[in-house]
Amino acid sequence: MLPSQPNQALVDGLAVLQALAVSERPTGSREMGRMLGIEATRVNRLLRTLAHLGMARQTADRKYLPGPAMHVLSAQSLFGSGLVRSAMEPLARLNVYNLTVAMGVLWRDQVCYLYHATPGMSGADALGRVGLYPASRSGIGLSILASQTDEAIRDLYRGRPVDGFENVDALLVSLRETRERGWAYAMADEKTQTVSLGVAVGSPAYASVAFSGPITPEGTPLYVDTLQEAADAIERAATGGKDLANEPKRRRR
Amino acid sequence: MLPSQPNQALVDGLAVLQALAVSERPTGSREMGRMLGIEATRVNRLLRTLAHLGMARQTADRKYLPGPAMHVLSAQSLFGSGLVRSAMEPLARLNVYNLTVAMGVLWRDQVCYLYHATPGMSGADALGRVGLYPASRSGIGLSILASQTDEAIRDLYRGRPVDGFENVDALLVSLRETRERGWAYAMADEKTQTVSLGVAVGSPAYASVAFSGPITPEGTPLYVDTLQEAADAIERAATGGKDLANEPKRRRR
DNA sequence: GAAGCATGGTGCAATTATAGCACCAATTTG
DNA sequence: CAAATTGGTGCTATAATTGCACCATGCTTC
Repeated sequence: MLPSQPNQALVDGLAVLQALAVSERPTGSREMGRMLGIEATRVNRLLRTLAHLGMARQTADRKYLPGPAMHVLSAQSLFGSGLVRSAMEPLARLNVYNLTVAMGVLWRDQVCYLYHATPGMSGADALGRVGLYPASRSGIGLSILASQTDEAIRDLYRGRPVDGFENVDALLVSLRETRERGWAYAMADEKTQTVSLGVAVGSPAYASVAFSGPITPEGTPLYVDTLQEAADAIERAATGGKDLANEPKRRRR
Repeated sequence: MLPSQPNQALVDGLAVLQALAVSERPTGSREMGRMLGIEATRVNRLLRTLAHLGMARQTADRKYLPGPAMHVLSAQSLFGSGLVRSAMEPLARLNVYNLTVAMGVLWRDQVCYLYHATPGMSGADALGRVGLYPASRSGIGLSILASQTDEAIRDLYRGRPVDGFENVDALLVSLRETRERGWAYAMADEKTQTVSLGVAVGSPAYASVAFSGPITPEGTPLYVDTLQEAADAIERAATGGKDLANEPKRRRR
């Protein structure tokens, strides 16, 4: 996974881009440098490069904002790329159980929803209902986390609490069960007894589909089967029929 | 606009990222290198770096696809960032004239829609109806192009036809009028007499809002005023009250 | 199935682009 | 009006990148 010669400039540049994307207000180089732990001159040059590409633009006081090219990239990536496009149809077919249907990806220790349809909601409406949710409390999150190694999980949560679990070890136990079972179970809300069932898309997982609502143990097998079919359909459509290998064979000398 | 020390790695990396975003099927390093005119080894390392960041992922035959981090970035940028969020409310208020309401940004010589509401369509539905349209045939496109220099326009269209115009010079004449008038007029469809009126957001323009439909000369002033108000409102909300200067003063030694 | 070709990936040494200090010019704060 | 902070740039040591040559694998074509 780690490249032989990673391009640090690109790594930092994308970190700046991401920081820019989530910034609420115009941000200056030095401020962003402090946020990201990168030297200010470097940040300034990266920001200026991004501005030149249209990925950022500048206010009158020379601070930076996301630029038009960023919106183009986003729109193209989100709606033009395979995942969302090929997921729409399988996801729409899940809208038959009076449950919430969701698809999301993992971002750090959070789930980022790409599709989130409450019962009866149309597919078009379900797009763009974006939000972040702690991965450890979500069927989507747990099912994606389960495809990672214990070491990666420990790294991810090192130094911070695991929402919904006592500690990382408790999460790892749950992930081991998830791995064996092939699908994830999360109690999303104790009070309303809202349960979330997640099935990963792809292997290693890069996304996940889930039902959530007042799910009983009796209904679970049917729901899981349905989710699994949808996950397979999405994976097939998104990769153009070419499945991912479980572990792409590394080629080393 | 051109940085003193532009970061070429970031420029190429984002070119690769963009190419990846619009790729229909899994793409290999060499193929992408040929497409972008970048040496294959370099592309391979950029792709591997992107894969390490989760921006790309690999199929079993080691070709590359957009990765989960890309969808996160897109979702955050598109819905989390200022532009779309602050535009939703002003755009929804434009839905009173039985005309199509749109907002878009310029991408190369095309308009990329971020919002596209046919008469009566709800704001939520209007998001994500993304498509590309020749900039020279659209009120949005013309109004954004008008904020660029003649030289930039010539560069943009060098060696390719200008949709809807005889040649670049004819377009430049039209853009000069647009500049003086402060808003753009485009005959989007001769047969149905569909007209598109566009008003730029920001200065220099980074987006534009437009009405389109069977617009008569009598109605035009009212529509233009309404668009201008919306554009101002979006600009104010997106920049957090801090307006962009018409020309950010360059500071050179 | 051998031969040819194309592909993803890596090692290595030359070199080139970058890092960051010191500094400038604005702008804001006290 | 001084002090502090910020965006931005020049300059050079230096560290990161480039791209050739090459390997291993997979896919056609004989």
